[in-house]
Amino acid sequence: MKRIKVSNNVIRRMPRYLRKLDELQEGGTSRVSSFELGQQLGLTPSQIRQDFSCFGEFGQQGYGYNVAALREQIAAILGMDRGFRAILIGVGNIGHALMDNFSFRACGVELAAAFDVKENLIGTEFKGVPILPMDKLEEYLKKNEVAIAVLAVPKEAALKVTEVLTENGVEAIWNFTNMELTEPNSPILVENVHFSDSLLALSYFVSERMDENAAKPAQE
Amino acid sequence: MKRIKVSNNVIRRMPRYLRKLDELQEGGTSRVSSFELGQQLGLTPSQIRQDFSCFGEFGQQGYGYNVAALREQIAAILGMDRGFRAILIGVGNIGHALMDNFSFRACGVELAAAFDVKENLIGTEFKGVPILPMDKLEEYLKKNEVAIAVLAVPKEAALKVTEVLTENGVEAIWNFTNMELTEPNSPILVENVHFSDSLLALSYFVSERMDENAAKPAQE
DNA sequence: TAGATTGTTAATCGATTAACAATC
DNA sequence: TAGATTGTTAATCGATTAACAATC
Repeated sequence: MKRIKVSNNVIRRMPRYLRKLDELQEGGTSRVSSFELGQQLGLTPSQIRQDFSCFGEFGQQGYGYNVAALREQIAAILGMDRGFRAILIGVGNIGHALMDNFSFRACGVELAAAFDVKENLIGTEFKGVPILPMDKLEEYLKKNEVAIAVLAVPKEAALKVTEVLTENGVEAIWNFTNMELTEPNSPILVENVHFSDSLLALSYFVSERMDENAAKPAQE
Repeated sequence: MKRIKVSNNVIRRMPRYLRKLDELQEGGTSRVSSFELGQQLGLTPSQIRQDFSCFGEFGQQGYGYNVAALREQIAAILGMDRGFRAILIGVGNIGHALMDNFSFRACGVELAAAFDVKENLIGTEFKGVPILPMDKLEEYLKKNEVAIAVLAVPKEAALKVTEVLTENGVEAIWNFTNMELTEPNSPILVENVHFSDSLLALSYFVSERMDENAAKPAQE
């Protein structure tokens, strides 16, 4: 697979392509052109072909793309076939919601264990995932190679846990705390899920539209 | 406030500015220059000044920006002072996690009610927010002006609920379901929170880095 | 005042779109 | 084969960065 430098914009579109291809496949579509895909995603055919060409040649002239084959290529690009092991730190509301509703498997990620401090949770398991005591985290990391740590602890605990994760070779943190974890010289990758940023952007768009409507003279 | 067309990139940076300013304010900093802000956020001073200039003139030559004043300006830009009313549809894991952990108030949004079908939840309230029966949703919307609906129902129910929301004048949906709700000609705004897109992007970056490290000859 | 830093205009850079030869 | 659609090169567009006069 080609590995040229790919812009962030392209990478953020790849999961969208994947979702659309999954949907097409479910609907029984086996073939799709960049034109059709563009229509369904609100993108130009040019952009779609440019995006794919960052990684290789997945189509066929005069035919388009085979949905199943393209889907597998994109899955591979995103690392879904690498069997990354993840652990969840913090089985509070969000942590529990992720364990219950979110399919790590569908992203090609194996959720191997969860950690918490709450006595009543420790030793139990949920959907086959054991909940271990927080003070066994370091030991666990030394014994098991963990690619991704899902951080869903209270704000106060976030920095301490981040340190343990960083020191024990975890590659990346999927961060559900509201803390900014990114240290200037830290080697650990961080992907933030900032709910408030998302809601505030929406709030902006609502405000903007209301202002526009207010500015217009009343119709009819 | 100026309302020229502002690019999506700029809008997505505004909540980050807000968070950083809150942090500075908590730390007792009352004044900040675009240079300092840039350093802390990994942006150029130019970009920061350009971003702000989309909305007005908030600084002072030779001084910089007053942290508290700038914070308020940005809050206003994002619509945080408009008192938007929100309702939550679906008090499952994610819905419950949002009610418990997420501060709508901090985003200037009032969570006025929640809706669910589960008999044991209906009639109760959580942190002062009443949980009402789903079949009273339409009636509620006709009586109360709702700006934002937080959609956290199971996939199967998403489209039906979206229809009710759209028909009853809700401005926007904050979408936690994995469904793509955006109809081509729908007047309702949709902001998607796609956990899987976020995790897959992270998975890409981890893969990329592993490939890079594997390509390098072993050091030492 | 002199120094600092803004707001804004101009220059650069990168991303998107268009065009088209290659080819299934 | 003729028609369709890719992959890629060139053109355009928009976003970021640099520069600087204005001014606190």
